[in-house]
Amino acid sequence: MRAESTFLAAYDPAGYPPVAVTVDIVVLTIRDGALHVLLVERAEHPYRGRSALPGGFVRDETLAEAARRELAEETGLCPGEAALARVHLEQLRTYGDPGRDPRMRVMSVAYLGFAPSLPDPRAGGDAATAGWVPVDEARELAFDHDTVLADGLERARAKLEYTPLGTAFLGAEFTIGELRAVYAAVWGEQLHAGNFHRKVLSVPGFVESTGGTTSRGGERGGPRARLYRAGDAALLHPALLRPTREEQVR
Amino acid sequence: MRAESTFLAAYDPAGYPPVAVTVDIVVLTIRDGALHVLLVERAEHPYRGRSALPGGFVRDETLAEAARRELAEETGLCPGEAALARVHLEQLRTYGDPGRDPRMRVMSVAYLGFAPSLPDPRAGGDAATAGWVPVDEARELAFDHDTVLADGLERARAKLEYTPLGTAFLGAEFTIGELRAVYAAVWGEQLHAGNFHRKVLSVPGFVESTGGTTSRGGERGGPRARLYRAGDAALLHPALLRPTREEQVR
DNA sequence: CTAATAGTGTCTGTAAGACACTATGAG
DNA sequence: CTCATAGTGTCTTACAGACACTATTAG
Repeated sequence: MRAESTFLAAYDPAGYPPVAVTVDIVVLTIRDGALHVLLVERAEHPYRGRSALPGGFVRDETLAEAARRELAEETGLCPGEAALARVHLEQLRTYGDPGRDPRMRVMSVAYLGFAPSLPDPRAGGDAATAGWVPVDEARELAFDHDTVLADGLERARAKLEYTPLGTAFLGAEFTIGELRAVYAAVWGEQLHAGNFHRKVLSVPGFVESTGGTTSRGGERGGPRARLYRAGDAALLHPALLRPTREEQVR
Repeated sequence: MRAESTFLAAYDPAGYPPVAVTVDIVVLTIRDGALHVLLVERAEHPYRGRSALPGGFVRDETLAEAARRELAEETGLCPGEAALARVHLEQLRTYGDPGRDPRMRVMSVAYLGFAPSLPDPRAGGDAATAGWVPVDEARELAFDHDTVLADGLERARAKLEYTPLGTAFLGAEFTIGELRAVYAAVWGEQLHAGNFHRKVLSVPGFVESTGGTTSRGGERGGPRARLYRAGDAALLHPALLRPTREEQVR
């Protein structure tokens, strides 16, 4: 019976090989219309010099707290900073295969984050070599982080379909055009401006009007756009489905 | 920089408080038209005598292997058995808040399983007190297992919408009516037989005909039903959405 | 026979996508 | 002026759900 071995092991942790628990975070943001991910460069072996997802050991805190603390450290943002609080963080998945870290058994609880535009992270914290990298260029990462990033990207693409979390990439006020740029960057496809506009406004609770408009038109002309903020919906109904992919069958 | 502390900790695990890693599994099945979950009774403190999700410590194996091994042990099915291989298992989420186990820091990687009808688990294994319990009656579980079960149920309900995994609750061959009963049990709602039938057949790759029919009609009459097996679709397109809930806004 | 179920036909409302069109404002 | 963008109108097609109906078989 499980309970028995649980009891024994609890008082004899040395009876099991040691396990370390870390959090690694896939933080995404939009820069220059392209999806970027926060990466750090490893200074020590293994994988010295390779890029990796930021992360670290879990202390006496919840997993979510550990993820947010790591995010603050790696971005150099102060824990009290408003920009940090606006980052959406959710648990992605846990990676714990033996051998994924050559030193010992390491369980990594991965978190996925959606961040509005943040400054370059060089300023503070202990992330001497952290930086935002376009996701297309984030390859050959340390450990199994290629897989973690791929899982995070797929989750992010799916989340935009049925939740309003696309707004987490933007400031408190935004235009429909900016929101469309988020979808285009995450999905990697252009979206029809007119249809997207009507669809977003037709989903109850997705966005609500602030009443204001941008102070001037777009860079290359056009009328001023109305401003919106995130609505109170937790889920989008109906959902904004990605342009049909036929690859659902294998 | 993270890499540095990672390096140090890796060679001094004693420098961190010990952490135990377990897998807990939420295995669901349909019995008598109702959704059931596999529970065990705890023989030792803490939570002695309370029901709990089956689970145990992770050994030198992948997390998925640990989950399948625990499932085999708790159900008393032999590892090579066909019924066991047909159980769909996927990672659900990791629970690791300090204090969730009063003895020490325990990270529990929860898995979610969809099982066809299995025999009562008393026969073998070390699960002396394991059994299938209707999910409505599974309350006040040990540790944070109420939350884990709730998360598993919500994931299961969502999975039936956009994946063909409802077929994992059935045998190799099944009727559309049996598949509808699965959806009704998991979603807790009656579904219109005619519309469900047409919809299932209209989704490419959801089910494929075997050409056969049941040997006799239903218990209370009716024609023989055609038999189907699971198709090759990994995702349902279009999805089978749950009857509209208005609670998506909060 | 009756009752229950399998499976089909048909209609209606909603939504997605294509496309056209007007209005606005930067350069 | 030119041109890009914001935002709206409209048409077609697809699908969800309601409902009606026929066919089949247990009891």
